[in-house]
Amino acid sequence: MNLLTFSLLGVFNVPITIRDVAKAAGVSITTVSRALNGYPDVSVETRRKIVRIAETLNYRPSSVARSLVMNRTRTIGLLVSDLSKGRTGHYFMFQVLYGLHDRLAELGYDLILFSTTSKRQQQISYLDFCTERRLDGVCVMGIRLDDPYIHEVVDSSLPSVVIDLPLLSDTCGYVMTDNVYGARLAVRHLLSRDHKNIAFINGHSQAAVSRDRKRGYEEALREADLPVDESLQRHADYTADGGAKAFEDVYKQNRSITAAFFASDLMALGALAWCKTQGIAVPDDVAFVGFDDIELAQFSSPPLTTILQRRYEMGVTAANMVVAMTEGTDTAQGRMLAPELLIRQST
Amino acid sequence: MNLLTFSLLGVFNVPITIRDVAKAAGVSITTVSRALNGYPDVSVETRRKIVRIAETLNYRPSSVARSLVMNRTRTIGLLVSDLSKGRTGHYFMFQVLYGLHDRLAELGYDLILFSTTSKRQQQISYLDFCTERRLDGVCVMGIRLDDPYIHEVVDSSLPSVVIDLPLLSDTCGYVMTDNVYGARLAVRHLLSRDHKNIAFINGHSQAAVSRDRKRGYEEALREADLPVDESLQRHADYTADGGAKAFEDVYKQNRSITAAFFASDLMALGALAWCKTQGIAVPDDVAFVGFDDIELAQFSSPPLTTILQRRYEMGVTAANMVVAMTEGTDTAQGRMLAPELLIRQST
DNA sequence: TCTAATATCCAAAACGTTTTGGGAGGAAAA
DNA sequence: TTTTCCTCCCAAAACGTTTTGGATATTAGA
Repeated sequence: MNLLTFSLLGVFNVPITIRDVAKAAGVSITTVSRALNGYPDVSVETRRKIVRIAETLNYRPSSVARSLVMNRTRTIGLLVSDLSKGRTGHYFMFQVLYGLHDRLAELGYDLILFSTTSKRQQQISYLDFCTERRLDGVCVMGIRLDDPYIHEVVDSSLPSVVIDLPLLSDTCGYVMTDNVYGARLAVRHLLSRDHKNIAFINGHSQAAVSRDRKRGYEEALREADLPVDESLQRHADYTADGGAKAFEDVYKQNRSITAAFFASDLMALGALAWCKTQGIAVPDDVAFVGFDDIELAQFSSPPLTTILQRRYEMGVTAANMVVAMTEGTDTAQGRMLAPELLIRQST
Repeated sequence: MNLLTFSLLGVFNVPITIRDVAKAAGVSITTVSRALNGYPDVSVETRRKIVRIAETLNYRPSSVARSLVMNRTRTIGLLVSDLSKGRTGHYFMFQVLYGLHDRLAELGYDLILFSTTSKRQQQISYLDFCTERRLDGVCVMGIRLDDPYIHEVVDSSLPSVVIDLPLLSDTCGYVMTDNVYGARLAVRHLLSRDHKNIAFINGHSQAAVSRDRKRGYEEALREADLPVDESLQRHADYTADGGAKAFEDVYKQNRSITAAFFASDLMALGALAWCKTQGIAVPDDVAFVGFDDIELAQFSSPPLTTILQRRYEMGVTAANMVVAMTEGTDTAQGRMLAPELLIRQST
């Protein structure tokens, strides 16, 4: 009997079920379930016997059966918007993902990935995907302000947390860096170095973070009673290439600038490379401040002054929030994480 | 009735079941199932009616119930080994992840993430996780040769694909770049530029890719009848910092070197930054070749000559392989992807 | 007209759990 | 002695699907 079971497992890969354990222990499946789940109405010896047998049979309860009956999957979806855009944003997203996954695992939840760009998601909406998989909650990352489906998630009764977009409802919280403050930190730092003509290379305008960073940039200038000159600002796309092109443009149009604030390190590093080719010295001719603190920022030459975003903690916070909402221990809320100025040699 | 259903859905978030559809259409749940799944034994009018009602009720079949009865989840696990190590490897892993996810979605599979370092995985083994979730297959990435649990996955009957580690069994395939060839390309290129003393900064020795790249480096030297000098080789950890330190060491010990081959772009970029601080000119004093072609490689100064790895395609290939094994349409096999030499200005 | 074939449908079982609502037996309380 | 109360256990229902094995009309063939 035992031999049969084992050989079945080995050859046909049929997993051991609770029934097998019950049979081997000579008890009902009810008792096995209650014994393994720590209910008090099981005698000590019975419980020990069941646990031992479950271990020797290597019994693993099917989470899919459990999900069905308990009506919750202990699974959180991560909706990544521009997973397919390929290159940009990885530096940011990977660490958020890591924090999110780490904390979710700690809380006993699994993470399932889906993106807006995959062929499947173009036929079935985000929300439909979530209900089909009976997800307990969802985190959204990299979404744009003009995404047509974003409100479907926000308005649904499924607990959700949006990263880098301040959307708040009964069932939808958010977590983001205080980008206004971060941009102010950057520009104030440049002002303290006596720069007056400060260019701003922003990311694409359909990101909430872009708007906030622009606001911070302008507020810092106004604080110092300096004019806000739109001709010193450019929109790029958060890529190194785009940053280089945008900086080239603003620099050629306006030779009086002595500093530039970039809405991402990647764009700053791209511009830095361009400066090298043109013989423009950083920070002597023009000072650079980036945003994000990606790993390579400290290894550029000169090392890049930048605004640190706590990416890992954003993920952890998102995990905590979505689980709290799922379990009903807390309501939806927005959370701002403080950025930090890292002064290196590009200023 | 319809109104009641809708309000229940809205307020209590109780998903519509097949029973609701059946009741609304006045047929049995069997017929609903068969109608929606395209079986032929449903009349045209009945099918149309059912489809219409399913749509208006916004019915989404529960994939967990379906998984239970069909005994397959259409879910693939991605086991990432050093997700928690934080920084290194993202540049590589994110794109593999993207290719994997993209192709899996196309094939109708979902991707669930788990890592060896999360607290949960330290109590329950990889394989136990897979059987609990009843995964149909698993891909493994970033694992080290000395990982104690790797054979648990390889030897199990669960279809698996390992990335960057040539492990082959009945149920375990692999996909990797031809690292030996890639390293040979790199070193041959340096040799063609008349370099004779070529340093090699490798990653940690417990990665299969490190061993292969070392082999390619040495083979290329032997091809050119040059001696293999162990004192020109160093092991680092694939980080920018480690690359810089290792290069500093080998350079100071051996001033005669005129070129260096790095087992990753990140290490090369770290060393490049160190060279700047020391006034060492690249490529005039020493030529650099990296490995990977991460985005920033083209934006360093000078832009980095490197070996391109087809990361996205590795993910796509892994997806194809694991699904083929899962569905029994193909057996386990190993696949090597060809790398490519990108000549830029660091050589 | 009767039979055979076909088209259309359905009841019930099954998947592997958890949970509900007891039941049996023994000990304590009356 | 009877009643009450634990302690320990279990049968059955439920979760939402798919699939099996017919059943019932309807149509075609004889």
